[in-house]
Amino acid sequence: MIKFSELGLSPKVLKAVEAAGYDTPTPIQAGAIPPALDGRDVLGIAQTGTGKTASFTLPMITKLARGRARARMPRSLVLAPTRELAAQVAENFDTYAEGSKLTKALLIGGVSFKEQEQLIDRGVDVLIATPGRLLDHFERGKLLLTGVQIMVVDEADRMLDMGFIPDIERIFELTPFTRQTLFFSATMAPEIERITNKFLSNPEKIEVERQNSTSDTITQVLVKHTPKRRDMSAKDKRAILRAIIERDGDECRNGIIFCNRKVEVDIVAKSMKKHGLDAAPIHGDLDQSQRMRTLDGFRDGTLRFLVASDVAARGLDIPNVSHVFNFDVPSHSEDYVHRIGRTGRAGKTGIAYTIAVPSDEKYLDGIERLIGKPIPEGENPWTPPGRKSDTPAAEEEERVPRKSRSRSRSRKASEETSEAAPAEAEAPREEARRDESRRDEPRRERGGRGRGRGLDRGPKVVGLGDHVPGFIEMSFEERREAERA
DNA sequence: AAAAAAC
Repeated sequence: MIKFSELGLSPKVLKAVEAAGYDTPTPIQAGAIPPALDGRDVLGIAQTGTGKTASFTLPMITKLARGRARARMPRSLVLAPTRELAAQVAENFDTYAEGSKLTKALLIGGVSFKEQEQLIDRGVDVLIATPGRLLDHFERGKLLLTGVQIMVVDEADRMLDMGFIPDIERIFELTPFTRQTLFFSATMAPEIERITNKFLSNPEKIEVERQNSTSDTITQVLVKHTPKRRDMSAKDKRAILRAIIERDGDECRNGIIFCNRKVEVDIVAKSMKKHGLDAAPIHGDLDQSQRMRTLDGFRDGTLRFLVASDVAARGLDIPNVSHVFNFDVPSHSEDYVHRIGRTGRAGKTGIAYTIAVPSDEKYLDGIERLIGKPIPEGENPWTPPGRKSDTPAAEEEERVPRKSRSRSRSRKASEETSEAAPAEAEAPREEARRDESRRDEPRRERGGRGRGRGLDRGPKVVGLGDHVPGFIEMSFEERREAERA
């Protein structure tokens, strides 16, 4: 088997790699490092978690050891789609450029320009950036890209998804055509193909095993739930989430909970905290310093649960995540692979729960088609409370009596009416709305709640009311049939 | 349908 020492890296870099505890390169590293050191363009088709980052940082550090940066003219450039990924690449340079006197600057949005400008002014060997902030600096005339010898595009397919391709093209045009280009993408979409044909010259193509399959170190579990009413699914899912966490006990050392929407991330994080779980949200609407703090806390173990949007789905390297929860089934099936790939890393084992309601069925189909196997169904540890709960004030909505989830499929809507909604009936969407409206209000919780009830609740429920349309009541199988029809 | 990224 090939060793790092055989790839042609400088002794200093090798020492740093060794110090980090590595001696055998991953396939993408073994494939990309030698041609990169030779000055060739590299086209790497690889997912995150394949050791991709080191496959460009190590040869870059080796090559940049000679020469010195001039003011405002970085010698190399790394572009990443999200701020966190850019920061992670920067950390990677710190790890492996130890003792190499390499200067770098991280140009990402959400933080002040000033510090970034000062670094650029002094001259940097490596510039690591998200496209928006990079162009912003450029437009302010603070930055020249004509000295770029090596340019890296990381996660190009995600850049495509995020609409960054025009920016990337523009940045390419600002750098000298004599530059060396290292280009990484998980897939070769037509648009990606076009870009690589245009900007890479005779690249060495390295393709590592496509990871649309999921790692064996991850145990996948599907937890299905059919809510009594569709508008209760979010609340039910929060209860299911807590029940799983409680059941798994110490085995659930920590976890990432993925939601599809930012508001849901906030709601779930808040609800978990309310129930005494150590959780914090991360998504793109939170300010950057908070995002960093939260992520750092989760990395160093001071935060147990990270509630995240897909900003944290890809690429983030957090070792030792024991649990991943798909609070929402991702609608893009690739995201499923990325999300659960946050656990079971570096040979460790992990468990990935996916909580699904009947309307997720079509997405589940897509996911199972992609990963080529069904997600094994596990037991739903949560039983809807049938009596008054003994937790005061905690989640009052859950004290509502519920009928059993087993029911006959031919039940009529009229029968529902008598049974479903007693006087203290459910206020649908209540919690979400409260969280939303309170965001900017200093109002005390009690006051807000009381007001909400006065308006929205009453002996008679507004809107759907007691009537539940038949399709909402359908089970997974029934639903599947209905959709086929 | 949403998330991410520039002020």
